Amino acid sequence: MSGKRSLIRSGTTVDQMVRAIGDRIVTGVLRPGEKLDEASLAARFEVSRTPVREALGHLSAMGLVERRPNRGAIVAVVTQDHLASMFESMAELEGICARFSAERMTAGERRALEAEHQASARLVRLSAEEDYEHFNTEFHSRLYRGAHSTHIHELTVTTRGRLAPFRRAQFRLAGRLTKSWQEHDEIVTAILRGDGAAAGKAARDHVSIVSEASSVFAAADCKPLGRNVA
Amino acid sequence: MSGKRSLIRSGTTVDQMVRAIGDRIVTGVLRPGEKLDEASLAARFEVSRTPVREALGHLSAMGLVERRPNRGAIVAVVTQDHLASMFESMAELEGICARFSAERMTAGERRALEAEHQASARLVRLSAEEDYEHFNTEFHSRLYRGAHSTHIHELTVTTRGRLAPFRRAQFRLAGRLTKSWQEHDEIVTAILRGDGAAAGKAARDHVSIVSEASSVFAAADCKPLGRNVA
DNA sequence: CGCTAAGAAAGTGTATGCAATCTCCATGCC
DNA sequence: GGCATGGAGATTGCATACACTTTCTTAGCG
Repeated sequence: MSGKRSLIRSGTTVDQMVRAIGDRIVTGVLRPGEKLDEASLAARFEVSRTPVREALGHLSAMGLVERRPNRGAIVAVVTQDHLASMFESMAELEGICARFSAERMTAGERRALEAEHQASARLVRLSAEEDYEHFNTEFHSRLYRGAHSTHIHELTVTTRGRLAPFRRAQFRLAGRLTKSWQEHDEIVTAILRGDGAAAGKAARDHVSIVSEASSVFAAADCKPLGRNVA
Repeated sequence: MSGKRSLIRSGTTVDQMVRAIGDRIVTGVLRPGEKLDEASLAARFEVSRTPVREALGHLSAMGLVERRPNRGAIVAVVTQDHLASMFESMAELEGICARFSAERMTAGERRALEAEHQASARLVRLSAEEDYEHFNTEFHSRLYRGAHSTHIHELTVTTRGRLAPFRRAQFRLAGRLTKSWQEHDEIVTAILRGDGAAAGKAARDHVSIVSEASSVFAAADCKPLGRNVA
């Protein structure tokens, strides 16, 4: 799109760069290991190198790109091991959030969680994948907030964001919605019981299953990913 | 430029700025909420605004400063709640690392952990606080590495770094060394037994205790944070 | 023919200048 | 007298220019 950049307007130029480059990375337009030339990117988006540099800094902090001093930046190479490690962390973090939620959620939060969860059963029956995905995000967010721990919340949201590119295929799997709901149900039940240990375990298992599905996808998707890194 | 900056040499200018400004924040020279003027900082360190800006970006990603678009940066305000939340996260993360270590450490890693731990007993007897602090860092690093999970390792190291400013006083407390060693001993024993649950609990408790000591200090230190340090 | 080394090209890191935005204060109006 | 509005100063955001580092090429030597 060689058009002027008023089309992408919103926020500062740096934010636009972060989103633009970040999107290209997570969608696979820019492949792992690919060199990110500041001048080229600047020309590509019709801005100067300054905001590009800053954006690369942000992306580096987000773990999407790697920066070597004086040697430029490349799209972060996520090995199968590291990906597994991230899912593992995610499972643990979700487990912690669920456990804390079971112990700390207010009555109102519990009510809302239960209500939303029950409402989502309808989406499952309708196989409304889009809507369920949206609900799913909100469901997990409730768990993160319910933990009443700002830092755990941060860690979890960040990790979840970093995993986003590798989750997009999970709902393609047949029967995923029903299974997901059942797992949610187990978590909710445990939380309402105030059983932290059970909630934690259920949440960990929930992520683990998603992880397996996604890993398969990632493996199939990443392999042909060109000549690994040259 | 007047004076040459070969005096501060080491790494890139940005890294120096990150360290310099970061140090001033964690040592209290720059107080929470204080405005961080780019021009002033640049003048203060005799560099241009560019590396200062980039450094502020890094520090923002590290959570040490907050940045408002077009409105400058301020030293991050860490509330007592958020601090507690960070320690809580740290306890959980350490717990996970210890649990995984118990389950995954290689024979060599276990040997090394045990050996170093036993060696550190000498430092306790000598009350060699400096040396023990150094060993302590290494001890925990072993646990993080022993978890064999790169992302957990990352999360843990990052969180530990963010907490660093609030831990400095912990060893001033009398008898802290002996207590620390005993807690380490419990963790090591559990790991060598391969008892993940026990190792995790011991590690969580270990951090919790440090947390209480540090929180007390933080509370006492932050309030009157007048012009000490200057 | 292979290896070392010097130089050129490319690219990152830093400095400076300009434009846009925000803050604050003063002036005018209600 | 209080509040809104406009403008000047200050500060951030972006662009451009320069310096230093790395790397690839090529010429010279063993």
